[in-house]
Amino acid sequence: MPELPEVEVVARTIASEISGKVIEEVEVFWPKIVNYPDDVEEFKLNIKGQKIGQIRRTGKYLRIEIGDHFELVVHFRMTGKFQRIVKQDKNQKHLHLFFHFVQEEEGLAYIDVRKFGDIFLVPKGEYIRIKGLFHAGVDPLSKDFTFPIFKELIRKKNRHIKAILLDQSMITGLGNYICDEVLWFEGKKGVHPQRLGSSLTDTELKRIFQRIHEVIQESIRLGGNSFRDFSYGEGMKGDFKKMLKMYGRKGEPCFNCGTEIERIIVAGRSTHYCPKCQKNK
DNA sequence: CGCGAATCCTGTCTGC
DNA sequence: TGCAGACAGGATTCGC
Repeated sequence: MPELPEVEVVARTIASEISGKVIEEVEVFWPKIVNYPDDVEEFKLNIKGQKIGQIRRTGKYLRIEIGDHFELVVHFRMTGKFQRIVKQDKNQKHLHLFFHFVQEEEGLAYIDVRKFGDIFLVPKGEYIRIKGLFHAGVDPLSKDFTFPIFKELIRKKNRHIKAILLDQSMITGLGNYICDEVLWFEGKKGVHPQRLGSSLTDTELKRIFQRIHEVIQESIRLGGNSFRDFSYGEGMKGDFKKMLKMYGRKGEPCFNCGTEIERIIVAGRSTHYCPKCQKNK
């Protein structure tokens, strides 16, 4: 599931690969992926013949400049990804959009097994139609993500810390695996995912804040190493999996104390924690 | 304000 | 072995 680091890797990768290319046309095979505009023909028409500009990321959203006036905004949700494929492979499974480039055999494919992804074409910088982006909180890689702001956000909430971290209108980009990872600290007592934000100490908040940076940087580094076979938006393989200390390790020993990791549901999401290191006081 | 449930999808896992 | 049903999961919407 693409979270901030995966989308960041995709942004960096396709920036070097498709920036400056001219889109001859875009084919849409599953119109529901196109969230805005409502009219898919309008979507196609506004993209046709346009040049790809800068590629950026906000939270889990990928933003691609299209010509002088538009921006293509992509959210991969669970299983969405971009892949460079040649026109001949267009009939492959789960392909929902295909961008043709002028005088090139290889295009850009949007592939999404579960079809949860969303693609928007909006006037540059106008995000009112994209609720999650319009209401996006602070991005962990922006200079606005400081400890005082983080502390303020968490402390004023009487909600489970995991629910706060997952709330994209507070901090944007953290998903399920990152949240489980940042509440566990190497060699120290961690934070139970159901602790209330208002109950956390300065020390605990500082450690979570630091872990957010650590986990994101490490994920980007590993994602950056593994996009060779070009599965944009997929980071759950190889070295990446070895990095995970908690996520998906139900019943396996905690790396601090050897206690079996438990799996519970918090904020409606599967949540992994160590019952000994991360006590719910 | 905050929580739980339903929604959208399909590959994979579980149980008989 | 094969099939049916349960399940996962990001974000939004709705009801309490």
